Formats: sequence, C-alpha cells, structure tokens
Amino acid sequence: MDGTGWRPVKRTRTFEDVLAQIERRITEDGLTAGDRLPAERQLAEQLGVSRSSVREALRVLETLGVVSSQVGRGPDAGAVLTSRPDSALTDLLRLHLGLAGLEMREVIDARHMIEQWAAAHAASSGADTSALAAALAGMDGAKSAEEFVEHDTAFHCAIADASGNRFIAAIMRSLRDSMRKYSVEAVRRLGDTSVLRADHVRILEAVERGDAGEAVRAVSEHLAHAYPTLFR
Amino acid sequence: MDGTGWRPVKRTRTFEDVLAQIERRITEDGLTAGDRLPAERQLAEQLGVSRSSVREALRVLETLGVVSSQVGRGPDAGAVLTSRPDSALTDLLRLHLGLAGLEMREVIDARHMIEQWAAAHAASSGADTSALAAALAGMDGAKSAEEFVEHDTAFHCAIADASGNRFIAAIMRSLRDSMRKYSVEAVRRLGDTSVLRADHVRILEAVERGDAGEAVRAVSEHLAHAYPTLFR
DNA sequence: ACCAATGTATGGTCAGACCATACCTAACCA
DNA sequence: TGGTTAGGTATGGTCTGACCATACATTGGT
Repeated sequence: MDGTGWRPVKRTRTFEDVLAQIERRITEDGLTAGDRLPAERQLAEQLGVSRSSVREALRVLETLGVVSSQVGRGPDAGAVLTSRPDSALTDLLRLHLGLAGLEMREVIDARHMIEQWAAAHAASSGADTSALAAALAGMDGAKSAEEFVEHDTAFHCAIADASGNRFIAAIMRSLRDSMRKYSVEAVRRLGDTSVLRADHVRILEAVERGDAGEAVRAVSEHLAHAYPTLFR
Repeated sequence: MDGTGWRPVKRTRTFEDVLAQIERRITEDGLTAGDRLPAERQLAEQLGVSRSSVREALRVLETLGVVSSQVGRGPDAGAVLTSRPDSALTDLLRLHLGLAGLEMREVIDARHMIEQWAAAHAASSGADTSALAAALAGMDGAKSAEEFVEHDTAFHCAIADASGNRFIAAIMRSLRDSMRKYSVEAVRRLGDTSVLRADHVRILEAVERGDAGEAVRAVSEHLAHAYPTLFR
C-alpha cells in the first residue's frame, strides 16, 4: 500500500469539534456577552455527541473566561457568554510561574512596561482620577503590609483602567494578582512606606496635571524604590 | 439550630478540588516541565473522585498550556507537564475579540507598547539579530500579502524574543496571531510595501547599533505607516 | 393578593463500558 | 543468536445512563 496522502479518519478530538462549533456560532450568529448558550443536553443532541464532550468544551471556554455556567433554572441558568479574561490570565500566570517557566523578573519588567504606558495615556487623555485618590487614601489607613499591598494594587490597577485599554488593564490585574505575595514581602523588607507614598502622590499629581512625561518618570522611579534589588 | 458559621457542605466543584490538588502537587513536589502526572484512572482513585472530574481538571490545565496529554503507552504517554502559554493566550485573545469584548484598537495599542519596549531592550542588551535579518529577507521574497505578513510577524516576534522576556514575547505572538487577518487587509490596502521595508531596515540597524532611542522612534513611525487610520 | 407545596430544567457528579493508540513482551522463525 | 511478529496491556477519548442539588416555574390553597 502506498502511504501517500493517507489521512487518519479522526484527527481532532470530539470536544475540539464542539469547541469549534460553539465558536462558529458565536461569530456567525453575532452572539455577545450576556447571551445564553443551549443547555448541555440540547447541545449534545444538536451536535450528535455525548454530554461529556460538550462539558469538556464548555470547561475550556469557562477557563478562557468566555462562558459562565449557572445551575438551576430560569433566565440566568445555563451557560452564559461572558467576557472575563482576567481570571484566565491570572491562572495562566500563576501556573506558569509555579512551573518555573517564567521568572519574577520577567513579570516585574512587564509590569514596568505597562505602568509607564498606562500612566502616560491616563495623563494625556485626562482620565478620571478619583479611583486613584481613593486607593491612595486606603494605603494611608493600612495597618499591615497585606492591607497596604491591597490598596497599592488598587492604585496601580486604577491607572491601567484609566488608560482606557481593557486588554492592558486585564494583564495588569493578573500581574498584580500573581505577584501579591512577592509584593508583600518587598513591602516588609522595605519597612518604611513613606517613600512609596510620596511616589504615589507624585504619580497622581502628574496624571491629574496631564503631564505624561513626568508621569512616566514618576512610575519608573517608584518601581525602582519598591524593588530596589531588581534595578541596576 | 443556630445558623452561625454554617457552611454549605460543598462550595467548590469537584474538578476544582482536583485542580487545586494537582496544582499543590506541582508546587510542593517541585514538578517541572517534562514531568509526568499520574494516569487519569489512578488520579481519580487517589483523590476519590470520578474520572470525569479528573478529566475536566486536566482539560483546564491543558487549556492553560500547563499539561499535554498523549495517548498510548510508554514514557511519553499520559499527562505531561509543559509550559506553553502561547496557545492559551492566543485562544483567549481570539475569543474575546470575537465576543466584541475587546476592540482592535486596544490590541494594536498593546502591540505598540510591547514593540517599543522590546526594541529598546533588544537594542540596549546587544541581542542576536540574525532572526530579524532572516525575517527581513523573507519579506523581500514574499509574493502575496499573506506571505508578507507571515514574515513581518516573524520579524516583530523576533524583536520580542530578543528582548529576553518570555512573557512579553508570548503576548506579542498572541497579538500577532489574533490580528493576522487584519494585518493582511492593512497590507493590501497599503499596496506598496517599500515604506514598510525601509522601516524594518531602520529598526534592525538601530537594534544592531544598540541605539535604543532610535529603535523606539523607528518602531513608532513604522506602526503609524502600517496602520495610518489608527493614529491621529 | 399572597404564600406554600410541588414540578421541572439545569449543571455537577458518578459508574461502567467500549474504542483506538502505542508501547511492551514473549513466542516464533531463520 | 538475532530479528520479526502476534498478542498483551496501559493509556487517553468517548459514550451511555443514572442520580443529585439547585433554583426557577407552576399550581393550588388561603
């Protein structure tokens, strides 16, 4: 027998077919966040596969932050389309950091890049800074390193949000989530947070003033203060 | 009965427990890419759950690019730990773009940010530029817009790779994958690619010379040429 | 008009079976 | 002895059918 051009009968797994079908439905039918998918049993019957395969496909979509499943009955039950890339990105980062596939240095460099970009864009677009001010106030009242980092994270994520780019903001949130423990440790090692507070005020004022260049410089120096060991 | 402190018997789904157990195993046992996980049936028995739940957990990990399953028997069969965040990021972006949860503008802004950062770092670290030169040569021989974009993507991803940050490089690859069709259309609309070629040469030379500032400017102007409608 | 009991569709889980795959082993033959 | 081949076996992939908990829907009674 000649082996030329032979294709195995089945090259993709069933749940991948289901995945492709659902994705096709999303794009062709113009489904958007909030719309409901058919129930698992219906979907299985429509596609001629078992419920297990449908479930595995839905699990993938849930992992990617595209659907959210609710039990019970009613308009909100079943698989609903969502758009929450945040948790997916967070899981992705956490696991790959755990596998030593990525190093903290790379994460912090990425954060540095994003913060500079976001601060510049927030400044030049005259974004709302009330969320930043609120987070700043929270940091002043913080009684522990954990609490401080919590509000610090809110402050920096608020900058990313203010940039208006949801994708970049999502990456920012995931980065901060992934390095939470690391940040707490850094704050503890630092002891005095007054330097960080002054940095935050400087960033906030630069953004409020619309001074993008100063905002970028302020962010850069702030990170150098927060993680002195990582910057030469 | 007092209701204080009552917790429902089950708050997390079984496969999420499995997920947590596997993740704990990875971190505590120091498992790393290349190591094997127990077989699905063994895992199910060890954790006292059904094979379906184990499979759903493994499906999640596979979606996140953390494990890769091989059928059959032998040392390479079963669920093997990997570290491939690229495809996960690509799927994430593609689906969320399809759901209109993200707009192309945000993707291109993110690309702009990454390319500037990567070009600057590649330049100042004196990275190897042979991959860039190869991609450049490929673009010269391109006979269609698709082929041109293919090598153009390789060129820009090579810059990200040269920056030495694998996380940022992974995002770059995903961004390019997600906007492939959009890029092809942009090249077609442009017609003449000689401007883009000159931009690439300018970027390559700046990186080779180690001139970070010039590299950033060259990247910025290149993107303005490639996507004129998106820059004011 | 309100409220309680019942019905029902949903996702979540389980058990058990069968298939295709690919390695492993032992029997077999030269 | 050495190579080949046939069977064994562990693996993931899929299917079926069942049962549970949940939460809305419906019905009936007050």
